[in-house]
Amino acid sequence: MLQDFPIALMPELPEVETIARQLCRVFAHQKIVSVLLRRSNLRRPFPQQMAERIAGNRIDTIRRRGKYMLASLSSGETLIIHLGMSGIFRFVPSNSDQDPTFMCGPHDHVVFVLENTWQAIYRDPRRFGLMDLVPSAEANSHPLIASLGVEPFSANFDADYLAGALRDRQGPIKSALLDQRLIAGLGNIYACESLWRAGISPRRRCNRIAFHRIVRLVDCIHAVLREAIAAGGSTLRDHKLPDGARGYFQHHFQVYAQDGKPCPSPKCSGKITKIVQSGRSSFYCRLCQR
DNA sequence: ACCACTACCTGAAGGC
DNA sequence: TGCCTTCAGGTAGTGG
Repeated sequence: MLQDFPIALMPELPEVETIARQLCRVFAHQKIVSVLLRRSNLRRPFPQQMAERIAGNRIDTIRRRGKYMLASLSSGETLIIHLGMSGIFRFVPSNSDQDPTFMCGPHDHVVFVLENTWQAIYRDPRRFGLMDLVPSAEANSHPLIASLGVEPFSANFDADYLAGALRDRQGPIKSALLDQRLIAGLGNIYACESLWRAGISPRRRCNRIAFHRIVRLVDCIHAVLREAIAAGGSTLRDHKLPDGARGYFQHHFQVYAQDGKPCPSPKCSGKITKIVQSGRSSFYCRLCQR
């Protein structure tokens, strides 16, 4: 049972979007009967008093902002959730006769017991995830949220915006794409994939990219994210129950973690190379990414 | 202001 | 078989 749900995933925008939709399906308009904490902190403190403020409320909506999920509660407060590296929710049937933590493993930190016979268990082995509870009116000004840059699918994210953001930066484009203050939601995987599609080297200095290539990059970021969300969405449609048992996000990455393999571009004879930038792996083709 | 590096954390994978 | 090292990565903090 425990091995039936995905453990390893790296939640970037498409994954968080998919999980938010999935959570919304199960949580929406359900009363949260109780919240059980199995430890008092994730990346940040998760005090018992916060669990008690969540319990007894309905979740009205769950929206995504960058890699964060914002669940608005009927109490007028909003639960901010970040999945970090390894955060995942799974749903198990709730049995009122037994201890709600019966199904929990060693890294299952938070259990949301719902009115509708399900419980949502938050698991996060590496504990890079976090949750915080704030008045809904203050959610957008929460320090974690307020510092986020534009949403990739908002009208504000276009070539003019990106060109303006890159103009004053000397560092490599790859690091800029990971900067959540510029664009909210891109992570290492989709940054690599977007740059490959756009034919731009991850090492290229931000202020040395011609405008027409920035136009292309914006298009590629849109396409990569849209396809990834569609892949997650199709997984969602296959689910009869939101138990997470089916494979998640089975993407075929073109470059991410493909070092040593031939460049997938039919016109290119290069191979995928791995380099380290700002302490993070980048995968790219030296021949067709310039 | 910008940029790079490191700590945080644990499981998986590879080396010997 | 088993121990050890390395690596993965989002974010915050530090120091150049």
